[in-house]
Amino acid sequence: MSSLSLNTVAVSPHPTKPNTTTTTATTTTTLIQLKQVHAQILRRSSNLNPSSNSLLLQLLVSSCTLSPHHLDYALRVFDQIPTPHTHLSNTFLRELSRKAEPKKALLVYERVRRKEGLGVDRFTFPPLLKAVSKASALAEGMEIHGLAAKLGFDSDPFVETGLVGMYAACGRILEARLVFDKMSHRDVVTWSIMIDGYCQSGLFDYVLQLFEEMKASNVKPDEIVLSKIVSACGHAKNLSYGKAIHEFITENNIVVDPHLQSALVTMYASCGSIDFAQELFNKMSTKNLIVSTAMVCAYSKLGQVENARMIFDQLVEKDLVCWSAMISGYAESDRPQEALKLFNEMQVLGIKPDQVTMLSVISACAHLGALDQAKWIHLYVDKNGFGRALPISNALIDMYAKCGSLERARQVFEKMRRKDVISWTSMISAFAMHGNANDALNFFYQMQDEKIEPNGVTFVGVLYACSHSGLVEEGRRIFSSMINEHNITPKHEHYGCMVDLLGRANLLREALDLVETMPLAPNVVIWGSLMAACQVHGETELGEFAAKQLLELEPDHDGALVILSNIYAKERRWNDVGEVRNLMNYRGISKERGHSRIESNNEVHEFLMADRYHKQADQIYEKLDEVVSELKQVGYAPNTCRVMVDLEEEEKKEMVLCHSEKLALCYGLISNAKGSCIRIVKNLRICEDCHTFMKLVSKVYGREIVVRDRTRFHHCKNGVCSCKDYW
DNA sequence: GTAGGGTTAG
Repeated sequence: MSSLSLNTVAVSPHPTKPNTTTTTATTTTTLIQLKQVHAQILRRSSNLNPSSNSLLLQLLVSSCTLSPHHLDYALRVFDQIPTPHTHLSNTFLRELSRKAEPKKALLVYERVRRKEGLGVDRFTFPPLLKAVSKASALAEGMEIHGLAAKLGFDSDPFVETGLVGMYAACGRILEARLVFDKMSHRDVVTWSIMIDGYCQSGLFDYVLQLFEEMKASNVKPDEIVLSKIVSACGHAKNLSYGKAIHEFITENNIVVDPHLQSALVTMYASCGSIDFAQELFNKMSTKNLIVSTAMVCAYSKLGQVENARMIFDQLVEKDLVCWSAMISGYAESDRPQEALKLFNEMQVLGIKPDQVTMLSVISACAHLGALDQAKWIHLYVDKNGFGRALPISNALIDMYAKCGSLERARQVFEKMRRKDVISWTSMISAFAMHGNANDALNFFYQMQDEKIEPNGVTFVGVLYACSHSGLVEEGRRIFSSMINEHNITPKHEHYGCMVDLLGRANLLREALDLVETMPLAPNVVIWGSLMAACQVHGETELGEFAAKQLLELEPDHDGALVILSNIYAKERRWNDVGEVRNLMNYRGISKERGHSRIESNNEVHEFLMADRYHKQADQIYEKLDEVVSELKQVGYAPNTCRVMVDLEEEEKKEMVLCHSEKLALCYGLISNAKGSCIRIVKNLRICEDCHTFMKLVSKVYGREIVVRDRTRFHHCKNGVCSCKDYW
C-alpha cells in the first residue's frame, strides 16, 4: 500500500514559484485531496463494515473519473473494490474509452469479468466496443460480441451500432455489413458509422450506394454523414455527385459547419475544380484555420504552391498543422529550400514540430540532396526524440540514399530494432539508384527469409535495379514471380521498368511487343521510356513512333518533344529539328531548364547553364579553362552530338562546356577541401559529355565525384563510373 | 437513462 500513502503525494514542481496556471493548481490540489480521502478510508477500514467501505471507494473512483489526469489513480482504487456496481464500471469504461486510453478500458473489462457477479449490462457494451475500435483489437472485439450475444444484448440498437463500428475499425468491413444488414432499426448514427467504414476501407463507390439506400429508407442525413459523403466524392473524383450533394445541402438548409466546409473545399479541389473551391472559400464569411489549411493542402497537391502560400500568409494565427501543410507543400512541389526555410521560421516562432512535420522536412532534405544538411536534420531528429519511430527511420534511409550516402542509409537500417516492408524497400531502392544491383537482390531475398512479404513498390525497386545494371534474365524471372508467386498484378510502373530493362539492353522489339500486349493502356511514362531507349540505341524509326504515341496522349509533353528533336539532331535532320522547335515555341513549351547544386560550407550553391551569377564566377570560369586544357592532354574532346540546335561546331562546344554540372564541379574543386568528395545534384539527366568529363576529372584530379541526376547516382572514381556507362 | 457518429486540416 506504500504507493498510496500520503508520503508519496506529488508536490508542485516549482515549490518556490506560484503555479503559473490555475488548471494545474486545481488538478494538483484535487488529486492531493482525493489521496487524503483515500488514506482516511484505508485507515478507518477496520472500523467500517465492508459494504460501506466499498461504497466510499466507489465514490472515490467517481470523483477521480471526473478528471482525465486521475484515471490511473482511479484504476488502482477500482482494483480494491470487490464487487463494483455495474453503473460505476460503465461510467469508468466510458471515460477511459473516450480518452486515448482504449487499452485501459479493456483492462477494466478483464477485471470486471474476473470479479464476482456478472458486472455487465447492455450499457457496458457501447463504451467497450468503442475502446476495442480505438485499439483495433479484433480478437477482444469478437469475444465481446460473443458475450453480448450470450446475454441477449446483441439486438439492442446501441450495441449493434457499436458492433458495426468495431468490425469496421478492425478492417472487417464484410462482418460490419453483416451486423448492419441484420439490424431492425437503423438511425442516422448507424448509417454514419457504416458509411464511415466504407470510407476508411477506400470503398467509395459503396459509400455513394449506401447513401442512396439511406435516403430511400427515409433517414434524414445530417451534417456529419454529409461531410463523409462529400469527402468520398472527392476521393472517388465524382464531381457530378459531389455537386449534387452540395445542392442537397443548400436546398435542405443543412448547417455548413467547418467540417463540412473543409470537406466541400477539398472535394472540389480533388475533382479538379480548384476555381470552384476558391470561390466557395471566398464566399465564407469567417475563414477558420481548418478550412484555410484545407485550401493550403488543395493548392499544394496541385503544385500551385504560390497560391497555397498566399492563403498561408493571410492567416494571422497559424497552428502546427498549418505550418506542416505548407512545409509539405514545398517539399512535394520540389521546392526543398523553401520547405527548409519555413521549417526554420517555424522554430524561431517557438512552434515545436511533430512527427508529421519531421517527415516532410526529411523528405525536403532528400529532394535537396545536400548531405551536410541531411546530417544536421538527422541530429535534430535524434536530439528531439523522433529517432525511434519507424516511419522516421524509413524516411532517413531514403534521405541518405538520395543525398548520395549509401553507407549512412545502411547504418540507419542496421540500427533499427524493427524493420517493415517499407524499410526493406527503401534500402532496395537505395541500392538500385546507386547502381548496386547485387545488394538490391541480396536484400530482396533476405527480407523474404525474414518473412517480410514484398509489395508492389518493392518490385519496382528490384526491377529498377535489374534494369539499371542490365540484368535482363533476372529481371524477367522476378517479373514473372511477382505475378505468379506473389500474386501482385503488375501496374504501369512495373511494365515501365520492364520496358526500360529491355530497351536499355537493346531488345527494342521485345520491349515494343510488351507494350503492345500488356493488359493496361500504355501511358506517357511507358512510351517515354521506350522512346528514351530508342534514342540511346539510335533506333530513329521506332523512337519517332513512340514519341508520336506519347504526344497523342499529352501534346505538350516537353520531354517527348525534346527527345524527338534529339533523335532528329543525332541524324542531322535539321529541318525536322526546326519543325519541332517551332511547334514548341508556338505552343509556349520550353524544355525544363537544367540546374546543378553543390553544397559548400553549409550553403547550397546553384548553377544554371553558362550562368555568371555566382560571386566567384570569374574564378570558376578560370578553373573551367584550366580543367579543360588538362583533360585535353589526356584525350578529352567535347562531345556535341546531343546539342539539338544547328550551330557551328565551335559554338556547340562552348554550349557543352558551360553545362551547369561542369560549373558546379569547378566550384567544388575551388572551394571544397582537397581530396574531399565532390557531390553534385542535377535536376535533369546528365549528358554524355558531362559524364565523360566527370570520369576524367576524377582520375586527373584524384577526386571522388558523386553526381545525382534525375534518375540515378553516378559515383566517379579513378576514371570509372559506378554506372559502368550503362544508364 | 450511464450508451452509439467528425484522427475536421498536415
